[in-house]
Amino acid sequence: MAAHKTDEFGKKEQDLAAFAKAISHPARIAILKVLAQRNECICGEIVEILPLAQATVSQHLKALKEAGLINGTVSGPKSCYCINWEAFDNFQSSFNTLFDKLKNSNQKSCC
Amino acid sequence: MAAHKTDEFGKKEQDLAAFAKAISHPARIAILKVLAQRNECICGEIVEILPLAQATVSQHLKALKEAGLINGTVSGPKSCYCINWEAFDNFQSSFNTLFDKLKNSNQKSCC
DNA sequence: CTTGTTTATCGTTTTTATACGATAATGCAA
DNA sequence: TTGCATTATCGTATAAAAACGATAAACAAG
Repeated sequence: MAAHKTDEFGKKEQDLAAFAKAISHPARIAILKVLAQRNECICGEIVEILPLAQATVSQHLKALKEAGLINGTVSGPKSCYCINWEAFDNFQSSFNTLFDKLKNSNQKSCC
Repeated sequence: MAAHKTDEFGKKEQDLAAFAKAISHPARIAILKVLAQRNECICGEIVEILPLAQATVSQHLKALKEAGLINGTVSGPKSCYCINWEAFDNFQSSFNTLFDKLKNSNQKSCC
């Protein structure tokens, strides 16, 4: 009975929802904070900081990468991640566009 | 094997993640748009608009209500929903605070 | 070449989300 | 009171997310 009927919504709604889902887990927010602090992109240091197993952290990194929020390259045996600032700005402005559009109405809470 | 270890992260991360999760589904974004357009709070009209069953829409409305993004009151046999603008502003500023804090670093993408 | 380090992926388990039909509950109208 | 419309909840099924151990792959160093 087909869970997930997301196809039947507009592309904007889908993109925004996907973005939101990418940051809908505290671990992924924490990862973004770490990556933003240390501009020299980190890899296994994230595993040290987060209270999660290495495999789990790798999974979250993959999710963030697939959402386009971070870049990742392999450098030798290590992996180097960093924030994709361009996508990040798009992300933020998409959110604010949505919020502002919603607020264009008269903002009368009837209940 | 305990899925969900969210307790081990900071409260801010958790709150933000919860907010993001609330809008991480296109149906819920669509609901917010409908509610913002029609300031006279709607109820079953949302069911007409969305390509989802009544029970599913009710579930999404419940999720948005529990996240604090909308208010809901029963008026007779019908239910009246509308956006909680105060919570919505908090939501938006939380997001922008996070984004701006992240962008305080030098924004050098190393990979 | 072998060893050790680092990280991604696989397989699995548990939990949560999504979706819907059916039903219950609520109150309006006749 | 009886019926009708509206909506929330229950039960259930399927899919996705979250977490981890184990393993494989890639490479540096010896």
